Amino acid sequence: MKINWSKYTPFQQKVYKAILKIPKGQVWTYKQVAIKIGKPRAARAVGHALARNQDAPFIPCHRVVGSTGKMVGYSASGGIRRKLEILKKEGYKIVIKSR
DNA sequence: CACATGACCTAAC
DNA sequence: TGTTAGGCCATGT
Repeated sequence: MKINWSKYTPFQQKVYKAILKIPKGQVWTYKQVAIKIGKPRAARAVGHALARNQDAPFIPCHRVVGSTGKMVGYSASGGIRRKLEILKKEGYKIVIKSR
């Protein structure tokens, strides 16, 4: 599977590559990813990059969660619901605090 | 170039 | 513990 990085901005490429480095069963926070790309304060930009990503099924964006380990959004099919299912399948136990 | 929006984060009430 | 306010960064119009 190859991705047309041409339709993505350099920043998006950086973010996606960083996410692709996330080990299976492990989840990172937007801030962690932002730090990984060299911009600890660009957590928002990271979220934006993921929101604009068109290769959701290939990009493990479901491994990116909020600072509290809670998922905040998911543009792919199913939304948060799908994200939870994928994470559960990956072996990551999700702790639902607010039911 | 300036304004407005968004899958965020932190602090304070 | 839950909600509100402010700040930061990149993208699109």
